[in-house]
Amino acid sequence: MRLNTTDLERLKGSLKQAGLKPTRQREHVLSVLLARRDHPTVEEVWQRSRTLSRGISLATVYNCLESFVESGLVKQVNYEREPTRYCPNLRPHAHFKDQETGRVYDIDLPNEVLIQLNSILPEGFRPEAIEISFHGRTKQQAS
Amino acid sequence: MRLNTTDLERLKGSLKQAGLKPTRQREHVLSVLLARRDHPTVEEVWQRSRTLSRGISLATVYNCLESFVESGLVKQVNYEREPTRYCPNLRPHAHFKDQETGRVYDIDLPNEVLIQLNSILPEGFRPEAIEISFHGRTKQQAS
DNA sequence: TTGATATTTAGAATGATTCCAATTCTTATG
DNA sequence: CATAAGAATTGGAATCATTCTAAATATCAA
Ligand SMILES: [Mn+2]
Ligand SMILES: [Mn+2]
Ligand SMILES: [Zn+2]
Ligand SMILES: [Zn+2]
Repeated sequence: MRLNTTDLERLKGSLKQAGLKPTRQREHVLSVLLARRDHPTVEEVWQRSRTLSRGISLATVYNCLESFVESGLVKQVNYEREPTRYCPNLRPHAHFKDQETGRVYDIDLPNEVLIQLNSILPEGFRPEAIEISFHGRTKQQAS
Repeated sequence: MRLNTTDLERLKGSLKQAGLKPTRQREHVLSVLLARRDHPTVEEVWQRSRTLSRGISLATVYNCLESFVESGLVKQVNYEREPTRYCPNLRPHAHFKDQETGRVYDIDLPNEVLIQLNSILPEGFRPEAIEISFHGRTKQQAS
């Protein structure tokens, strides 16, 4: 859970590269996201950040995550109108939500699938993003 | 916008078949959804229902739409955390949201695409539903 | 027709998120 | 290193889609 100096520097690099000032809170929130890639909600990120020495406010967790999304460091994941979840996986991927455990898994998207998906759009439709969400059950704790 | 007797009877049939009592309000809300398949929000369905003689409450619009969803007559469509939209198209289809106009279009899903999508899931993942949402721009008013 | 059950309704409550204004940081500059 | 301007953090208030409540109405099988 604690970052070594190398990881911390790399993380600061990510923030700077994204045009964000590397504050103590941002470093911590980002490290929380990278530590367990289980698509936590804001509330969950906040809980996991309580270990931070002087604490962190819920508003700041919202602000950090928002700035990460704007700068492309993380993506939001929504299921219906449940609290938004956050995902640091930048590869093209879909999500699968196990409706029994509530866990959300990453599903890698092969390029051929993306191509086939774009091919179903009528003439003149220019997609900028696509979101693919499964939900169902899973027999094993894969991925 | 007004239903003829034949349509009304068919609509009552749908409700009864779904195990729902065919009330004046449900008939009206469903007819509103079927009249313009443009994925209206609750608020929009409510506006379009003001023509109903004795009016209809917002709570009832929520209730009607919820009962339609539960009985499988309509589907919900969510984009981020915007107000939920409602769709009476029961064929397998994706959605495309034009970010300039806000309009949401239906995109038919060929069976081969569904099959390919299921094939990307790891062993043991049993999907019960899949949601596919594009957003971007569109050059023409197709669909 | 009538009673049991379901639906409708206005308004209150909820809860995730956003907004606000005051305080504290960060960092460029001298 | 000191300073100042802009950026980030913060607690609490505000927003707003949605859900809940409990009282009034409507539906329908018997
Ligand atoms: Mn977007
Ligand atoms: Mn579902
Ligand atoms: Zn993910
Ligand atoms: Zn649709």
